[in-house]
Amino acid sequence: MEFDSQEKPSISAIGQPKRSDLVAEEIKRLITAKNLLPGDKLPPERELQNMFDVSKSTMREALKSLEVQGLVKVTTGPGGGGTVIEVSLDRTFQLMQNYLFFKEVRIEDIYQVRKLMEPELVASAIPYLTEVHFDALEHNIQCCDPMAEHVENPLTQRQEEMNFHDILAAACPNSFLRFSCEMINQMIRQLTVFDNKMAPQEQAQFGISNTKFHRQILQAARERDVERARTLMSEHMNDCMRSVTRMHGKLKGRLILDSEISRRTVARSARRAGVKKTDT
Amino acid sequence: MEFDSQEKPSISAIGQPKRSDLVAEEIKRLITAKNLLPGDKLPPERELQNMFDVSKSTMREALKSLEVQGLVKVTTGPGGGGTVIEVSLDRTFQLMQNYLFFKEVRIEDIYQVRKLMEPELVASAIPYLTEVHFDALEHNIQCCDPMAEHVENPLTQRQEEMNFHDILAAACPNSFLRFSCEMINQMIRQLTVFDNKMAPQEQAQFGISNTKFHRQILQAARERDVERARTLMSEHMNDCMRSVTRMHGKLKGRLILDSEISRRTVARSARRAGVKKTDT
DNA sequence: CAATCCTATTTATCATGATAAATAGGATAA
DNA sequence: TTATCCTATTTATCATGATAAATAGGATTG
Repeated sequence: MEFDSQEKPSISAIGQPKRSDLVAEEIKRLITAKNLLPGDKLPPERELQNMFDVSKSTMREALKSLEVQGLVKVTTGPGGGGTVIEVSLDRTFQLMQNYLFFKEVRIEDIYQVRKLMEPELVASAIPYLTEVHFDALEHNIQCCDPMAEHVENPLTQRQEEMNFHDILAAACPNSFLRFSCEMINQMIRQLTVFDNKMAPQEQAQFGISNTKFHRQILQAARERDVERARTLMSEHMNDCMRSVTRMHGKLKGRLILDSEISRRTVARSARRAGVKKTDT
Repeated sequence: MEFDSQEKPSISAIGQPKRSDLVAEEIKRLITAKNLLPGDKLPPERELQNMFDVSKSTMREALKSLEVQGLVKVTTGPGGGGTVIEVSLDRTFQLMQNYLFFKEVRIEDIYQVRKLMEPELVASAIPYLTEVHFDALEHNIQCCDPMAEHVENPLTQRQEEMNFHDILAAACPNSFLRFSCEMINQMIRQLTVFDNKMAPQEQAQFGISNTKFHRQILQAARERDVERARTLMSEHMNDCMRSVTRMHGKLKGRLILDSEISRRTVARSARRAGVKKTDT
């Protein structure tokens, strides 16, 4: 049995990639090579099996991989099978949360970054704001106004306030800055739900202050006064940070589950108001 | 057959989640509920099948999902099966790239954000820099110095220069700021490889300028002069942006494949120098 | 003791096929 | 025409089992 040395165990000992992963990669290559766009269909399962010469189960795992990555949606029925879809922000957020799950992220940490981004965001968004945006912002402010009689759940109000920032983000021409801010907004929304330790009175105070800032920012935006908007946003962030630090919220501690992602009313309400992303 | 109305098609017509996804979620809940840490093992496949009362294939797809999300590693052999692992930065980066694949991200867009973050990063890192960091930074500068005789491939040099910033990031106590900067560094590294349209002469000029800035920043860091470091970094970023804008790099256009992620020599070289992350 | 071999465990992949469920599109009925 | 039903297509899930490959740990050997 000295022939054993003929084998190739040490070569693959580095840990060879799985067939299903290789196939998933191949399909990714196909997507880029054939320039498939969201909505375009992949061949049906059976064909893919033949195409890559793998068994049904391996093919299914490959498709599962693409599905989990948010790149492909699989449907049943005639004309079913894999369809290329645009990776959603929510899915990306969720996957990022998986990473941050193992880190110690405090709300102050997020705000240290947010303080840098939001002023820049509003500054770059202002030239692209239209009446539609102004209406949406105006409407949002009225929804959030704690002075109005419809005093809702303060947590709902906090959530709604974030929409103000998402509406602004939607108008930002820099897709990466927009993405970063949207991500942060979503994180804060999450924290607001799960880790809010504010006293009711503080909540009210916080709401009043936010509304005031939002009004001023909207005013500056209407006047296309970029620098004033930037300054106001900066103050707004500092103010938020002061209030919010008292929550001592930490993101750490739980994985975000798929079923919870629907919590995101933000983008929807902005879209309802007819707000479209400003794309370059 | 009027009993058909008894069925529940419209309820599930919203699109019911797949069994494998539900199982994957359940396992996530298990991980949080039982507070499983990286290294802890899941029960073997067979047991999981029984535990959730699903077939082998469904269970495999569930595990695949967790594997793709980077939360679980599956090994063969005795004591094999699923192991909880900490989601890696690379995996997260890759998943984020999937999102940005469908956006139009220009290198200028990234720099608009980077300009905000890096000065803050170096400022917050400085109090936590140790001799180990200084050595690593020093070593990195020498590696990159285009004045030295070992004139390497300019692209390799660009890549190596990014390590300077990763070393700084490693010392930042704010895990979210660190994460954001590491992400940006990785994106730039990627762009440097795939979209570099700089003339050799420009490359050289760029290298000299970078080295100069890095030296000055290191000097300021050694002297714990936070504000000077911040200013220098800001200038450095502006300088980079000017040079780099000429590349007209766009991130859009290709999905990042798993097999390409190994390109990340950065963290490794920092780790080699004994640099550990500054955790809160 | 150290190096090597053996073996039991466990996943990876393949093969095959059956039933259930979703659905697009055509056929049919009001 | 419109609403309903039917059917063929295609995935979802289950069931079962076989072979291959990796490997931890014990047994054997030098």
